[in-house]
Amino acid sequence: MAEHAQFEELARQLSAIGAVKRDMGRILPPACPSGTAAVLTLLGRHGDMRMSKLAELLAVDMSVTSRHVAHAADRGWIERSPDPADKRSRILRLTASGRAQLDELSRLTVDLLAERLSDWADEDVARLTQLMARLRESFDCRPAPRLTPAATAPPSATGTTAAPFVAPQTTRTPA
Amino acid sequence: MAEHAQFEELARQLSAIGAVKRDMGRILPPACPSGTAAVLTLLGRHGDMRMSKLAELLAVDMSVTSRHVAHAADRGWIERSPDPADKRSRILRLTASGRAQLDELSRLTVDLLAERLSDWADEDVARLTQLMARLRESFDCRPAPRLTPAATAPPSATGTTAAPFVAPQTTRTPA
DNA sequence: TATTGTTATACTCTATAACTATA
DNA sequence: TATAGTTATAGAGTATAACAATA
Repeated sequence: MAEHAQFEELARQLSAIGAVKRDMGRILPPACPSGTAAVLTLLGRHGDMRMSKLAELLAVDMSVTSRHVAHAADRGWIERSPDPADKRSRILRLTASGRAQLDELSRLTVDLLAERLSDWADEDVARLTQLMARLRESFDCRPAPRLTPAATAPPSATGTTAAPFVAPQTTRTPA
Repeated sequence: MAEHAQFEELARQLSAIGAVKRDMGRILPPACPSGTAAVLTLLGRHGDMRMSKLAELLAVDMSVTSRHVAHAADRGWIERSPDPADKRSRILRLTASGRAQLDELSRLTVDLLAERLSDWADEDVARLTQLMARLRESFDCRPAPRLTPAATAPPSATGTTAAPFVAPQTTRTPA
């Protein structure tokens, strides 16, 4: 467990990281703001999915997701087809045009990072990325405030060897 | 220099870190949103300063700074006194009430981080904080796109021994 | 009755531009 | 003429609540 001052400093850095995000946002095409870009990125990375799944990955309310998706669909980057299994749902899918837009986004952001981080060691980029991912995990998975009977009972061996303690329900969110 | 895929992943993490920031924002007092909290934090950390200096530390436009400061001043957390040296400027200063509010903010954020990051090693918290700080530095200091005559001429020795190459104008920003 | 998704409304943060008062 | 700061306006992101269609 870290000290008080360390957490204060981390909080400050979290607050200030917004400046970097704004810088990244400024290089995006006017028709594709950051919210839309995130939608395209996640669809490209995880493949077709429903609105609710995308909202979970984005870690925002579904109403927000709906607007970003509508924006992308209006521009022909996403196709919303009805889900045969559940007529309330819609399956989201990148179009060829959407894939092209995503490639362009990737080029822009990678170029910017490559320029700004030109003096960074490979290793440090990887470490920062990993630690940021872990930070998100630590925030998303809240360890169920109330104790369950199973949590106090001895580990009745389900076969997994790599789980030292109990792994509480995770309600994981982004990716 | 890192690879393409590594930069893509870092960009994704930067985009997704917003979820953590939103979580942090949700615990703030209704009267003190994140923008105001950042103002109080920087005044507490760096002491009295002018609007323009605060805007630089926040890395936002001064118009934005002005609104956050006005919000804090309206609540008695900040005092704006005229600068004797330049009547256009105003010196910002935390009041006792502002200090109390800042202490409360610190308590809230540190408690949240301590809970969420309870299983983090001290070392990892420090590493993440350092890398985020370095990321901001790498973004803020842009190495003057155009070459200056001085940059190509031999180092005509101004006395500094610790500057291996040219240190271009930095327009540094946050802190 | 519960869930999926959409839309309306409101709030926060930010940037640009116009304006004032000084320098 | 240029700079420090304020204010008005506009745009993006998000959350809550009300709503429609379906489970």
